[in-house]
Amino acid sequence: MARPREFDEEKALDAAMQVFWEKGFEATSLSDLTSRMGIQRPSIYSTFGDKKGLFEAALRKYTSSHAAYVRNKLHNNPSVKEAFRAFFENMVAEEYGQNPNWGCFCINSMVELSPHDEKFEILTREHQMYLSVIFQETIDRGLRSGELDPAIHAKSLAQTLVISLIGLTVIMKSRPERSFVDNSIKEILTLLR
Amino acid sequence: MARPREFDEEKALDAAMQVFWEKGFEATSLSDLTSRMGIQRPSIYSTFGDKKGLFEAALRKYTSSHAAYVRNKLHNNPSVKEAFRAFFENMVAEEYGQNPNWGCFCINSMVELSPHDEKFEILTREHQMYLSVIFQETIDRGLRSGELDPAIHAKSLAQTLVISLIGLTVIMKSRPERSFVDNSIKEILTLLR
DNA sequence: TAAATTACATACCGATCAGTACGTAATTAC
DNA sequence: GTAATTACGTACTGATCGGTATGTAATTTA
Repeated sequence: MARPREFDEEKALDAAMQVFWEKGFEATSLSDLTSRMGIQRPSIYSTFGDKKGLFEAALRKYTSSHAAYVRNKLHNNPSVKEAFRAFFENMVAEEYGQNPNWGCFCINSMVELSPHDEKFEILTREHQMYLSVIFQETIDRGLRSGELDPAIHAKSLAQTLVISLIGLTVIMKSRPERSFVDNSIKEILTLLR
Repeated sequence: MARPREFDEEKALDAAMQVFWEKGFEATSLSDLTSRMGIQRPSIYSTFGDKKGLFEAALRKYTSSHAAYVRNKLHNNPSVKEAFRAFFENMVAEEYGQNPNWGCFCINSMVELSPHDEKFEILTREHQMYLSVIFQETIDRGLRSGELDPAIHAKSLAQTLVISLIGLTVIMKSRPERSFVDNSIKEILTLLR
């Protein structure tokens, strides 16, 4: 390596992730990216390939950190029911708070790109599958400890909770009355009987 | 009116709806639209305003026909449990069939546009609210007939089913194993006890 | 110090974007 | 028949798109 990079690759990727997360792939221009990443066009292309390569790198960064966040949230609570309740309620509170975020980057990408690009179909699918595994591990823990009804089918329930998570995340983009999502969460949590 | 239109406005709008449904707003170009609608650029602008106006007209056409479809599906089945089961299973079967469609145009728009455009935030929200009313009416029917457990809270359950519908529709964009959605539907339908 | 290598910034590329000016064709009103 | 009005097709606009050629600065190797 001759001349060293002057910019922090991780910081630049993080900035790109935020832009793509907020605006999506198509609506984000190279000018948006250069200004927010603080680097010039050729630096993007030499480091990340092309626009789609940068998007993929940003999405991978998101999914790995999101998975770690979810795993942590669920594992660090001794009560399984309480863990899921806190997880869902916290998600809603953040979205209805003063600094609403942009939903889930992976879900946005699933809707925008997966039907048209197999690479993203696989990438987004695998993240959802991974989330369902985390959910299932948590449910299994509740079954072993006796907190949950042994009649529960851990895998099916975990998959259902992933689908509920997606549904909640998406409908909040239209900002329905908060009671709508609150009611639904209560209803969904009854499955953790 | 002097010279009459040579093209069928409804047919043209229908074609526009299909393109937007398939590709989304940003990824659809005016050239895509003119070629699929079979008319020239100035005809689009004189009839529908601009690109976003055409998109809005297409989305409104979609939501009204989709609402009618859902209402019909649920009202025409004497059994409420069976109506919802058939509704969800049919949706999955269509998506996994030989001619997969493009999910739900309204959900796509909710993800792509609602966070950035209040007009579409309202439009998509109202459609989801309308769906939840249709669901609730159906559940109420089951409560009156005695088919459903009187302990059911119709409104909350209806809202939960809307969220499940959204989650199922979105996750199918990543084409998970069919068992994933099949398991979830079984689990969700247990709420209709 | 010289050669090789990598990074940087500027300035550009052809292509395509959404949107429109304009001339001509068709129809109505009188 | 003539004027007015609306629709259509062509061809164009300036702006922006994603991507790159090129020249120069910085660093390593020898």
